[in-house]
Amino acid sequence: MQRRQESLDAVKVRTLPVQVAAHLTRRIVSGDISDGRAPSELDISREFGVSRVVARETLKILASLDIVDVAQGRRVVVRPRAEWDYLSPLLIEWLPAEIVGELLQELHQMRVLLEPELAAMAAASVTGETLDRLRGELDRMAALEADPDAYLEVDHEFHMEICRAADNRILDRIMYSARWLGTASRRITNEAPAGLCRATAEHTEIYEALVARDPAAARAAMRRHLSNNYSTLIAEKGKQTKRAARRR
Amino acid sequence: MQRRQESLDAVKVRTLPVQVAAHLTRRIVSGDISDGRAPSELDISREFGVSRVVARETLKILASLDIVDVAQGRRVVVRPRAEWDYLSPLLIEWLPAEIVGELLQELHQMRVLLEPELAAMAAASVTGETLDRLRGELDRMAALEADPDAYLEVDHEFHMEICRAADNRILDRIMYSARWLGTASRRITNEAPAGLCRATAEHTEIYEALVARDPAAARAAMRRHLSNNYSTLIAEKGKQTKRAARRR
DNA sequence: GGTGGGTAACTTGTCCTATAAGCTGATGAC
DNA sequence: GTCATCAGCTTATAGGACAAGTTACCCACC
Repeated sequence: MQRRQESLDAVKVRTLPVQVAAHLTRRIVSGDISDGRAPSELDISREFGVSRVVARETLKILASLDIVDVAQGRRVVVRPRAEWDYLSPLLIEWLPAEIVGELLQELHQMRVLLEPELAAMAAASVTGETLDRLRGELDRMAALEADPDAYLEVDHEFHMEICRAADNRILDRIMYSARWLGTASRRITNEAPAGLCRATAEHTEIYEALVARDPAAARAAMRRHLSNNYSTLIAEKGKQTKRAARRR
Repeated sequence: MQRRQESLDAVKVRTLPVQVAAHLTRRIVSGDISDGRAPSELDISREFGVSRVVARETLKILASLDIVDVAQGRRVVVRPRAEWDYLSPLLIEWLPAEIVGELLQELHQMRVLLEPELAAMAAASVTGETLDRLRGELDRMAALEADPDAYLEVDHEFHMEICRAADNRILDRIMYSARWLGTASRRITNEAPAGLCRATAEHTEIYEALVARDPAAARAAMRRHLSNNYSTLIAEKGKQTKRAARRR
């Protein structure tokens, strides 16, 4: 499941309402639109030169992300940022790199809590079919180490496959909503993520623990993998910061 | 944060697109609408006697819940149920009781993984203000044991307060999306949840561990609380099933 | 007979113009 | 000072039109 072509979506031109929503969100984040003074349908329509239908759908999108509150008769109001839907890849895409960096760390914290247990649960009940698919993804990753974007996509699929084996729609959905991780970390580190080779080795360890149906080993392997992932991210961020500092 | 009046929302008449989306979702779940044969905007407009604007927003809602895929020029297609957004309270509300029952168990599993750690994190960094609010919620819960609906709302607020203390927007959002738990469990057990008195005692234990800033104790207290919660839910479900069986 | 291009039919995307329904705040009567 | 009323804003819904994209069929050509 969860196999939408994110790569295609990234290329495809978004619809007008999405573009306008992105623009407005950025303005809200930058402080350009003051709290509680969001534009109405007509305002949006006039300002962006779009029809009222488009303005309307724009507000619907912003409302669905809990960025604004919309109700008949009342003015649109901007909601506190703490309440926005940070699980939505759409919103993440519109946020500035610094906030995405923070969110990446918080996302990592969430994964550390969930994924080792998911791996353990999967080890207890994994099927041969799942193991076959995981094997295939391992091979594909090994072949894709030169293409980080494609690699990260298979990487995510590998983790999702394990999550699916735990047979829990809530957890599945949570992990699925973390699919912006790859794109976001590339946006932060701004270069090919290091250590893809090491990652493949770690994935293999997890896979072998699953083959052995050893929950404790799976949990430990996943924990190691996440911990290394995080160190790499932090290191990359550090390098980037240093480079930015040197440029100054 | 996350303080919308869910109780009011439940009373308020939903907009036309939401009503139509609920209807269509139920028909998809019941198998009335076969896979890959979802109605188009015009179909919806004709069948329900609504304008195309409403039909359009209906499809937008279904698409945002990952129930269908919508794209220009292509027919609307129903997505596999495993990919639907089960974190959305809206979708939960439209699903039949049996599926909600399953989801409740899966939600519980998620909470067991996250909440004890959240409590431990909170114990390490909790502020006096948060403790004051928790104290207030404890008092309110004690006073509301006769009104399960109001009680469950404060209950959720108590858990959210602890989650907030962990200062992680991703985890906060995940726990927030579990806000349908109260309503759903009432729908399943179909009566006043038992053991509200015991729940208050358990909440107090958690609170005291936070006051003592003792992560291990907080984790243990939360774990106990969740475990008891679950037993109650299962017991209630059992009673209900038995009653249904007796009626036959 | 198979291949290819082209077109017709259907879909969603966007625009325009109305009207209904709901909220807010100011005005004015009491 | 209090409360009802209403004007002026907002969103909700309706209907009709055209643009743009996709699919599938059909026909000409090889």
